[in-house]
Amino acid sequence: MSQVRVRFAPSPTGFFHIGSARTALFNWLYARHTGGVFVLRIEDTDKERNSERFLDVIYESLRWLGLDWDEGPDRGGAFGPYRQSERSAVYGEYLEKLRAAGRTYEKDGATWFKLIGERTEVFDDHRKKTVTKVKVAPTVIDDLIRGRVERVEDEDFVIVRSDGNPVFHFVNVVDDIAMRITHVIRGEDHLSNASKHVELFKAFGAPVPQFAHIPLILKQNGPGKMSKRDQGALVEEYQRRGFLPPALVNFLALLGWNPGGDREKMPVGEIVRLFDLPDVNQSNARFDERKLAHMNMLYLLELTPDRFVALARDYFQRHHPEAPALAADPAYFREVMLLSQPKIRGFEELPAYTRYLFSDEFSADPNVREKVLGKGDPKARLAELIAALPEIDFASDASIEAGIKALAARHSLGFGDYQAVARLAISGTNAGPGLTSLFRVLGKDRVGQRLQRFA
RNA sequence: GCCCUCAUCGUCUAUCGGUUAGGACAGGAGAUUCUCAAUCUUCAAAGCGGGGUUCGAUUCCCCGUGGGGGCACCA
Repeated sequence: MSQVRVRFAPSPTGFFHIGSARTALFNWLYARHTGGVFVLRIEDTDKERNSERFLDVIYESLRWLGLDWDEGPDRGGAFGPYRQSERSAVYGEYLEKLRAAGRTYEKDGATWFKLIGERTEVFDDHRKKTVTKVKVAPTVIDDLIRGRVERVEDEDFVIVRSDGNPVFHFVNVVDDIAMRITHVIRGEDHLSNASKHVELFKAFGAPVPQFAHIPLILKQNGPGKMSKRDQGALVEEYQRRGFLPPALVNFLALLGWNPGGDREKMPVGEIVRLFDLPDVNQSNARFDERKLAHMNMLYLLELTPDRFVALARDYFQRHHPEAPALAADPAYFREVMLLSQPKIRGFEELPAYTRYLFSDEFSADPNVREKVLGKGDPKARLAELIAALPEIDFASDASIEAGIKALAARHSLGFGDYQAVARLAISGTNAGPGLTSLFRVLGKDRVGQRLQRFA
């Protein structure tokens, strides 16, 4: 059997949709699984746009996700060029083939593809115009995911517009032929178009590739598929929010595919090994950001300390360049990040989660304040703690804990009686890393100042 | 309106005729703990409706209903 060749063919619109990302991912997975070739083809026939910059959006998103391509505009390959805007010679050549075969005609200045069969004029009341219907046998689309799909393509369609530009259906098929694409893996929204494409392949006398129409991703809330404007629709959003690419890839792979059994979190190599087209679901999937957040946390948890700290710094630099965290001593930054790693679900939580550790300017959360101060005699505990502070050994979490417990024991109380109010005083909140760790990292002086300030 | 397509917990899904219908996220309760998370235990939660086929249907077929997509000189 010949080598699998798949392609991902985005248009440079300036956005990289999450649905496109999954289509790219499934193509990439199939190529890597089969030892095939993953082609990146840019469908930029839509002229007057600054495609150069928009192209970068595509490159960057794919690279960020870790989806590398074997042939493409920047890498070359035996079947280039890989941008449709540079392929007009190829389209002219193929158009000529169709003309020679008598499968085209001109009407209203455009070139139409001619179906073969008996023709009748019919008034279409939905479109409110007279159309020419052609009596043709149903087109069969053999789909690796959907099975056998039949559809009647009974109207001629434009392949070259009156302005001379070929349309999507035409260039798409021509390029798939010219680039020797063996498997067309794309969204289900193209299933209805597939009959046009199959008819074109047949008219060219070219082998019809295997089709695999994958289910669509539906928006989180409300009806319809996810579109540009929806929350969480763009890959750059996840990038900006500091999601880990392997987590997003793992999550995306599971939207419409699973390896059977109860396996979910898998290294990408494992996904590559297990992925296959017939295992892809047929029903659309709703995007669930909460599950993605959970997946992200799992990946965050397993990062080595060095890696976590490096990525955290990178996140701050890219998205919060003014954050005081970046001005802090690197060793201190590291300490704080390592306290945070097991607590957060994503890097985007970091600035708020660690703010009080990098700045003395923070205010107590009113709700927390009310809650903490309303229980027992926190002010008394605070005073006791301040008084005892000099004798507490800040060498380690354990020594701090021992110190506070000794204090508590003297008053026949427990560690917990001091914890809440002390935390409120030094952080302004009731959530965060362990109190003893906070004490140690902040140091006795700053802890003392903050306790005094609050008292 | 026409055409294509899909249908299991709120969500993502397992099951390829016989299961107490399993897992994960989210939710509830509890345990642990210096808070919050994490973790562990636990609870609640599903076969869209109606017909067939079959000894037996979530699973196969048909109809309906509902969802999604497509019907351009957009891609």
